[in-house]
Amino acid sequence: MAVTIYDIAERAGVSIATVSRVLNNHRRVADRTRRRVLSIADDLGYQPHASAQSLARRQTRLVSVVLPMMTNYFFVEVMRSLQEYLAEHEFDLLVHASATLDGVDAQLDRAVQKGLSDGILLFSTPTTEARTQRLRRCGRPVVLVDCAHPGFDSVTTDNQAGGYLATRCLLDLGRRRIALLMANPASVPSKDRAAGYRRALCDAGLVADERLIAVSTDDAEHGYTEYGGYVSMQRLLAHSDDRPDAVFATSDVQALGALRAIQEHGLQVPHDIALIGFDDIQISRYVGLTTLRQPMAEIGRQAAKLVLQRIEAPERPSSQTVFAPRLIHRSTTQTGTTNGVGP
Amino acid sequence: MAVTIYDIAERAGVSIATVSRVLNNHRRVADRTRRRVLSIADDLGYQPHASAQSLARRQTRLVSVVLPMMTNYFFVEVMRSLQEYLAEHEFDLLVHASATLDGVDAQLDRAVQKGLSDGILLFSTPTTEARTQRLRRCGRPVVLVDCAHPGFDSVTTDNQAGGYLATRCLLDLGRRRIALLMANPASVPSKDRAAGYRRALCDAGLVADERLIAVSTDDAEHGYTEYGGYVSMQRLLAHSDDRPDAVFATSDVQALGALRAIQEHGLQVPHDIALIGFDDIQISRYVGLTTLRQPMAEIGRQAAKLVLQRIEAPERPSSQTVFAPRLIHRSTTQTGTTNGVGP
DNA sequence: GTGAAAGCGCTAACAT
DNA sequence: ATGTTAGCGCTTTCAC
Repeated sequence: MAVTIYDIAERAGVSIATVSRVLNNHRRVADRTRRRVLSIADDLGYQPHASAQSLARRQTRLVSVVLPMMTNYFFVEVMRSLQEYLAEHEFDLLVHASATLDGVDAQLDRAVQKGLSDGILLFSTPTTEARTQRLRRCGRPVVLVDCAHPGFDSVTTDNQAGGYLATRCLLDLGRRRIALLMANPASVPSKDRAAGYRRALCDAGLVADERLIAVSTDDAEHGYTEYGGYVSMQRLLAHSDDRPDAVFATSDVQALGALRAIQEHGLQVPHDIALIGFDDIQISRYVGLTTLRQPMAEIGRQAAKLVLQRIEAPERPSSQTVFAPRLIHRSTTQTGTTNGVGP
Repeated sequence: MAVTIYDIAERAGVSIATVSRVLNNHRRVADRTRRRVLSIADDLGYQPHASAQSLARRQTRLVSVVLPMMTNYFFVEVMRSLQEYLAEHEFDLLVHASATLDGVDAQLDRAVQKGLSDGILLFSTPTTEARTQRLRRCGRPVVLVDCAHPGFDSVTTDNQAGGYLATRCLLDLGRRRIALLMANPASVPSKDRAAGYRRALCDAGLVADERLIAVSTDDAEHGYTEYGGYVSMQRLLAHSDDRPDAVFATSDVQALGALRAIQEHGLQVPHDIALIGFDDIQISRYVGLTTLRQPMAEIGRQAAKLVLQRIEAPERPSSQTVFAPRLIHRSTTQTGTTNGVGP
């Protein structure tokens, strides 16, 4: 069996209570005793038993993140900074990923298990009544990331503003037939970005042409896929008489698919069709894709900060953090720029 | 306080032992009792307390993965399939990532904490004596992924074979001045891939020209970076009199950087310089990069299977699983192929 | 400053 | 078939 505080107590000739006090840095321990206990613990290679500590302290120092589609640069990058912040504060990260949206509920079920983690980070999942009920009932701090719901902490990007900026940029280029490539209808970020698109058109005195709006038919990853964008774009290019002169895709991967379709049609980007994506994933820099960058590191950090705060003080009023996306100009909107040298 | 088996026991008029038996599906419980307990548990919305169960059962049903650089498509993809397999078996995944190699040891320290997880997956980390000592001493199942050490289970790709195939392919293209872009010297996979490169040259009756071998000067991500590849390639292209006619990079990201450098020099790929990477990350398909695909899903699945097996039967002899990489031909080695339509 | 003892919520002998 | 009881390894009153 591994070494416990009983072993240390015995060797040091003190009670386990004293050992525990020393190990937890309580004041009111004789300096001499403290040193002896510490030295013995070190000799024995003592390690506290995580489960036992969790049970006694009623906290696990674990945080769960529940997310659909793990294979997504945006999520990975957010998780990276998240975990970094958590580690700095001696918390560990539990990952419950799934491939489908139904899968999310299964993963959520696991994550809300009593005594497993101290807080939950739910990524990019439509906040249905059923889900929020379950989140509330689990009685633990919850922070929503890339989605929102009143009464929960959340950290998001201003998707509507992003959609607006993208469309505005294309309008400034003189484009008037601006297509919109949306993800699945269920995806909230996609809808918000679309709303920004419509608003920008409206502000410019234009009205959205519904024939220029395509919804991803790919069920995988909520429609945020290369293939989804490819198919959507092909559909838009089918009637060569009234094709778009610009495209705003609600994600970079979709934009990449659109780019492929455009090139296959022998059209030039940005000359014939200008293109803007959303996210600023790694590939985009190489491809030279103009896009709206989401501040992923900040999002992760803020989300982590919020759960930890709420674990400390559960009753704080909930807060919504909204980050502004930033337009990154690259070669799919301006000529004369080489790929791969953008910011 | 949350509902415990005591609450259920009281309501059902039985002892906690019986409740526990029912909940754990022990036979030898009256069907009537079983149903009553189950129904009450359901009414009360009972959830077992994870920490308490872990302490009593001496197992957490958690598996730790320790990895350098989380932001890496290869790792993420492996983790995805890993976590999928674990979830199927009711295990959860703890992620201990770090940015630097020193960071790995810190994360390892956390992961080996007693009573935290039932097994450890160590990714892509040089197996120094100090590390293997610590892994052994933690007395828990350990599986090495993308690295190996006798006495531990491991699952890897045959890197040397990959390097051989890549170089062989370039030789078959008629290239003779084949450059090699390595990652940091400390990276074992990179060295193994380089060994395959040398062997292929040797088998072809050629001898490696050391001036055509560049080592990544980028410390980040063990040198597996776009920038590292870019700088290495620039160095090789500096003397235009004896420049290479082909390049094998030990990773796709490095190859991407090399591609950028080549293009900036006004050279044509593959006409002037053919290029092969390693990994087959997502971008590669879009860019049309020829590469050696690692079977990431299989790697993750196998690694997960191995830990779980060893958690069940700790004394099984250790095994090494080696997957063969597969050469994916795309446009950086053959003309007439459009980007983005490769396999 | 230190010790005794009562949990934390659950499992698993051992009884009956 | 069910109950009693002793842990699992630690924290934390409450005494002294």
